[in-house]
Amino acid sequence: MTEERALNFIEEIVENDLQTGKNNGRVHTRFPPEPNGYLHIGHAKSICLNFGLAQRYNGKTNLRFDDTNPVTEDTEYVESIKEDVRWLGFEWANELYASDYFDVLYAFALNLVKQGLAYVDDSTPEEIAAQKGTPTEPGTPNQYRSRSIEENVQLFEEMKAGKYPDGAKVLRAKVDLASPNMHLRDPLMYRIRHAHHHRTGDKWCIYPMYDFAHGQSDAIEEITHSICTLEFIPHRPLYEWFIDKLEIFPSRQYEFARLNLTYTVMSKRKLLQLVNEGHVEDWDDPRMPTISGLRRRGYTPASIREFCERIGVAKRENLIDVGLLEFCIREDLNKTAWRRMVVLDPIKLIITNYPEGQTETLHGENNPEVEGGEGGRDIPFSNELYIEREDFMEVPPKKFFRLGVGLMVRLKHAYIVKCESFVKDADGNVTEVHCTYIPESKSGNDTSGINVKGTIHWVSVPGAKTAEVRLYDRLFKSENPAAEEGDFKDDLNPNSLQIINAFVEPDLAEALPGKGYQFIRKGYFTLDKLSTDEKLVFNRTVTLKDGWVKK
RNA sequence: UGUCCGAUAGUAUAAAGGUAGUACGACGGUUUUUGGUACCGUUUGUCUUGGUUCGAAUCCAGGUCGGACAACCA
Repeated sequence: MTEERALNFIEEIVENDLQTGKNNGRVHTRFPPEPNGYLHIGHAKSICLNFGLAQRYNGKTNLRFDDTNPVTEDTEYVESIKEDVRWLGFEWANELYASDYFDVLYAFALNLVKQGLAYVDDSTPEEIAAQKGTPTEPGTPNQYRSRSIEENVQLFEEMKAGKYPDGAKVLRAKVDLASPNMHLRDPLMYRIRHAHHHRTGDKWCIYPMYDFAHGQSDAIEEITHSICTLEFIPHRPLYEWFIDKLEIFPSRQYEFARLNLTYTVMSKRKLLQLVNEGHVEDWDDPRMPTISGLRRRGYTPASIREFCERIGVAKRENLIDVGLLEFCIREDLNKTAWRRMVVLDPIKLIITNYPEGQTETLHGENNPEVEGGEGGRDIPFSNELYIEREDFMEVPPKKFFRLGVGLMVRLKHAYIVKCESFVKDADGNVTEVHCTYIPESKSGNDTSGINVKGTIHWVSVPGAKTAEVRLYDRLFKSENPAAEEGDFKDDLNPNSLQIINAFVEPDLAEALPGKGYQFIRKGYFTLDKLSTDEKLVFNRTVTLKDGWVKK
């Protein structure tokens, strides 16, 4: 059951269509990526919108690859896109390709040529651009615009037959060279490209442009609501012009504002640059805003869907605080992640009154958020432990609820200890903290009557395992790197990745791939794909919210 | 000096002429064997100038600001 929420403007349109009986009450959307890159969180917004609409109104959603440009596209991307959509939790009604429609599209084009609404133009790209005029000046027709229908039919057939080299000719719609909308100034429909297509092979040497493929594909599939981003608004009159002249199914286009996130970039071009120039490991680098990156980082599908739900859908430009995404993953993982103890930056804690060589096995629940704790695990304990360096201070300030000489804390799942002294090395760094423990304060049956403010995590030196832990920070230094002057890469955060070695409790050797773990007091982590039995590697998904501010 | 889209707390997003609300954030508190979680509280907003109206975030007009559009990309 979804929570009560105000409708967004697209849902209002759909409900209105449903009420007026449009499309016989049918709702059919599509998610139409071009297979030339990996999906990112911005696509997730579109996926949640399109699939969510169909779910809500009992409709269907097609997955359609907009593969009309053979030189940039590849099956590698097709596969990753399918994987990502499925991972997000959606199932498409049909897997379709614009390239499946090349024959129909060609027939549509011939139809327009025969109506005198399209013509073959021999001009160079530069000439065409010049003849289009400017936003304030109308375009000017050239001699090709008045070619006869017969000549156009023959030329277009010859284009298809491969008689001309790349760039020699294009097919253009004859709309209005004086339109204030630049997209109506005789837009290109087909260009010549003697290139191998990942699906149609070498069958074609002419390929339709976006404007003569997308809307037509929508019509062929009888898409009722074709949802795209704001930059396509000027294309809509052309979208409708083709539907009108071709007398095909009247799909309608609606536009919403794309997602922007603070401290990252969202354009495929920029993400590709980060990969190609080695600023990140790959498309699935955990710092990337790609779906595969977020997955590797430890984000769950539910958290991303929740995020998309919370950001809403509107037409105004936006820049969402990445803190909201972090809130969503914390909210999810808090309920599902198993708690474990890991020391990231160790110093030793010696319990002077606990017999050297003695060990005992303590118990810790897996998840305190769930009734019964979801079971638990054994934790070895001894007189020699690792604790976090930041949990001890030589000169503790007021309200420092951790260790300092004379202060007491509880060791999570274990005993209360009192700090008696500490040891420094030659450089003045603290290396050991010496404590005494209170035997009757054992977790679970504490009869000591002592209350302490702080509880800290620890790992027993005997039994401790090591792991590589990768700590991530924002990829860019400024909130909106795309808006910065100059090269956006100058804004890259040089400290976005920190790799450390940590001591982890032994149970973590059994960590499951894909599962979220909370390293108590430190954050949420998950096994990286590079992790092996010999060498554990964890990614930090997100830190815990930290209410402690040093004065 | 064109056409189109937009403007509500710090960030997002509601209110369809009738109480400006919600979430995240921030701040404060309660609980707590995670300075987490949970719970409670506080905080800040309708771009501007006019008009219509008993009443305007909402309708109208002008202005301001932001964005998109002149790829053989999508």
